[in-house]
Amino acid sequence: MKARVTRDRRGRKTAVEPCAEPCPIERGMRILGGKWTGSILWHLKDEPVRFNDLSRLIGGASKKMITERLRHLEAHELIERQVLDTRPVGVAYRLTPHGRTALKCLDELRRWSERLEVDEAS
Amino acid sequence: MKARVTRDRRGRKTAVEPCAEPCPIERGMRILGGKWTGSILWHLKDEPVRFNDLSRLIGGASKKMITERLRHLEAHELIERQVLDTRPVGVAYRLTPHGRTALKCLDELRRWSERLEVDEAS
DNA sequence: GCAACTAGTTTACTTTTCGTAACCACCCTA
DNA sequence: TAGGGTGGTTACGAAAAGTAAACTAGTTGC
Repeated sequence: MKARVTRDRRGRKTAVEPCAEPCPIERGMRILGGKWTGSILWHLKDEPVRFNDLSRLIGGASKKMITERLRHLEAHELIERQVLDTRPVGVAYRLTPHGRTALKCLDELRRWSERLEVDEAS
Repeated sequence: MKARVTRDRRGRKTAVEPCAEPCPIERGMRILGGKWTGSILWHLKDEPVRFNDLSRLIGGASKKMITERLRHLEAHELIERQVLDTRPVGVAYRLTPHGRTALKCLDELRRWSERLEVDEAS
């Protein structure tokens, strides 16, 4: 990002290379930043999780939200939907290799966030 | 996070330690995840920036949004507002030490996001 | 047959967010 | 005295996001 502010020949201020719309941080946030989105991704980090289990684990998010976020993550190829050969039929969601690359920033965020509470407590 | 799903003595499924409302990732997102929020923070990483300059740099965000986000970040003590002794009076915003700790996750997010484009281009 | 499971979808709302555009008050320079 | 600068505030409204709760449709065990 070389964005900066300069003056043109008439002495008027203008931005050089402004963040045209979404700079990388903004774009990233729009993928991972929706409500519950990061949380869902994080719950899949160790193993595939079933729809209803996700729903139970993430107290506060409605099934509708879970569905919506899963579709969103699927669209971005961060997770995969797999139908299980069980009766009754089950569905599990798991990270794709690509989705796994997002865990690093989520983990960084988790650490940052957890340190907040410790600091506040003291 | 030890959240998991088990069965109780009647065989009914229940979540153990579900993410009661906001797990750390969720909480972090609610601080840094608003539209333009991360972007603004990132623009302050090298030096204090003035209000109107921020507004110019972040094309697409209105002054109203900039104000709103700045107040939000200030409330969380991630940035500081300082009135400059200039005529006409100026105002600059700068990171607090605490705000500086958030740069790490933002940088991680930026990297992740930038790699996306490279991958997509190929 | 009843209850609980599977994975969702649908409805009907409320709330929040975001954007536009105008406006304020004051300062400085040409 | 006009135009540009400073740093915002305000009102209005559209659109998006989020919620709870009911409902589908099929399966399984008691």
